[in-house]
Amino acid sequence: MPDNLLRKLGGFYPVNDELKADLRALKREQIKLDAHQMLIRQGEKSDSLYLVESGWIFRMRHMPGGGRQIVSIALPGDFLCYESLMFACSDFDLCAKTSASVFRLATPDIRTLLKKYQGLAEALVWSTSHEEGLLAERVVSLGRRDSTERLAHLLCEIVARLELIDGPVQSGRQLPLTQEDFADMLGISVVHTVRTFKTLTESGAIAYPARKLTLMDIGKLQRIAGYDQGYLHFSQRRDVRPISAAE
Amino acid sequence: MPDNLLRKLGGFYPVNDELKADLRALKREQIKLDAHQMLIRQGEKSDSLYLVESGWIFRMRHMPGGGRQIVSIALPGDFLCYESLMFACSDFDLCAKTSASVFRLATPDIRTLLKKYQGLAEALVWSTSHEEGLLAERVVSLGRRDSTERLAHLLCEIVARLELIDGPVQSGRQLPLTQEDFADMLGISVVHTVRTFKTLTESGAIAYPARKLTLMDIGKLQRIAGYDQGYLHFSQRRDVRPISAAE
DNA sequence: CGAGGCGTTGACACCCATCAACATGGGTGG
DNA sequence: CCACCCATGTTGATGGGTGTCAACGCCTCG
Repeated sequence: MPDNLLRKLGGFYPVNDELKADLRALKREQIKLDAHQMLIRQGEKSDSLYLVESGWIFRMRHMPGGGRQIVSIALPGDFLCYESLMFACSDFDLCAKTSASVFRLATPDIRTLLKKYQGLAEALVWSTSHEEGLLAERVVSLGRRDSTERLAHLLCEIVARLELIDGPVQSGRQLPLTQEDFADMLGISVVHTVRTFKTLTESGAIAYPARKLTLMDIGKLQRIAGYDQGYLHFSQRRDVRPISAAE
Repeated sequence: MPDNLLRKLGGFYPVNDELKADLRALKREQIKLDAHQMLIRQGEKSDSLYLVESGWIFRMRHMPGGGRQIVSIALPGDFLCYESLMFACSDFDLCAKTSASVFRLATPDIRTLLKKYQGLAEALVWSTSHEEGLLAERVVSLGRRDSTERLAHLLCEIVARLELIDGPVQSGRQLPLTQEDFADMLGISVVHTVRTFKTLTESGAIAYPARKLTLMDIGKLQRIAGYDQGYLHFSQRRDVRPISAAE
C-alpha cells in the first residue's frame, strides 16, 4: 500500500480516487533491505521501478580517489526509477542507510504500464519533478553557498520532507545520519563538517547530539540557510531585460 | 513540430507512431525570445509547460549576495516544466542566452492533458528522468571534483548533448557561453575559470578562443573528467555489504 | 578488556576567492 | 574614420575557506 506516496502527493495537489485506485492496483513485490545493504550497484543493469515503503535509501557515487558523493536521499513515498526508465546501467549506488522496505513494480514494459495505469504516469511526472527541484536546490547549495549555509539548508530540507510524511518534527528527532553522511552530502570533509555543526550549534539554531536533531531556533536556521525567504527582490541585472514583448 | 524532442528521445529508446502523433497534435503557442530575455522570473507564478524549439535557455538562481548559479541549460527538445507541474511559484529564473523559440503547451489542467495524450506522459517521464540524471551528475561534480575536472566534465556533457540533436560537433563549434557563464555553472569565480581554461588548453585537450570550442584530444578530456569511464571497479567499501539475500 | 565506529580539536597546506590593473575587440556616436 | 565605451578575457598579489594529517576521547559491542 503506497500510502506514504499518497500522503506525499496529497501535500501538494489534489489526489483523486482514480489515482489512488491505480496506485493500489499496481502489481508489486516487496523487498526487505538491512541497513547498509545495496539495492543496486553503479554499473549494474537495472530495469525495474522501485517505490520506497520505509527506511532511508542513499543514491550515491563512489569516486576513483576513494571519496563518495551522496546525491539524494529517498524517503518513504519516493520513487527510485531514474535509470531504470532508460534501460541503461545505473550510474549510482542505491544503498539502504537504515533497514528498509521497497516495492519493486512489475515492469515488463514501462510503456504499457504507463498506459494501463494513468495514475502512475501522473504520480511519476509529479514525483520526478519534485525530486528535480530538490536536486536543483542542491546544485545551488554546492555551487554558491558556504558550508554553514549548506548544512543549514540541508537540515531545513530534511525537516520539511520528514514532516510531509510523518508529521511535525518538533523538538527532537532521531536521524540515521552520521556526520560523515552529512559531509558526503555537502561536498566537504568530515572534519569540516564537525566544525560546521559546531558553528550552527553555537549560534543557537540547532543541536545534534548523538544524531538526535533538535531545532532550537528554526527561524534562525532558515535565515542562515537563506531558505524560503522569497527571492523576489534581488537586484536586477542590467544584462537581463524584462519580459515585455514576449508574444 | 517538436522534431528536436523526437530526435532526442529517439536517441535513447524506441519512439512509436502513437507518441509521434500525440506530440504533433498538442496545441501549442509559439513564443519568441531575444537573447537575454526572461521567460519566467523566480517568484513568479507559472502554470504552463514549455518545450524548447531552438536556442539556449538558462535555468538559474540569483543569490542574495549578488552571485548567481546556473542550474541547468535547456537545449532544443528539452521541456521546461518542473515548477509548473506543481502550480507553485518558480524557484528559478528562466532566461534565454541566445535568441530562442519555445512552445507553450496549453495546460488548462495537467491531469486531463496527461490523460488525453498518453504519449506526452511518456515523453515527460522519460525527459525529466534524463534531466534528473544530468542534475545528479552536476551534484557529483560540484561536490567531489576540482575545478579542472568539473570544467572537463561539463564540456563532455555539452558536447554529448549537442551531438544528440545536431550531429557531430567534430572540430570547431561556436558556443554562446562566456567564461562568466561557465563560472556560474561550475560554482567558481570568473578569474579561476580563466585559469582553469588555461590549464585544459595547455594540456592539449581543448581550445576555446572567442567561444569557439575545438576538441583537440577528446580522449584526454574524458580522462581528466573521469567521464564515462565505467565506474565498476572501484574499491568496495567495507561498510557496504553485497546484495545477497535481497528477496 | 580490547577493538572499532564516531566525534572532536589543533596545525599546516592548498585550492580558490577577491581585488586590482590591464589588454582586446566589437559597437556606437561624433 | 576615429574616439570612446563596455563586455570580456587575462594576469599577479593576497587572503580566506576548506582539506589533510594527526592525535585523542567517548561509546558500544563482542
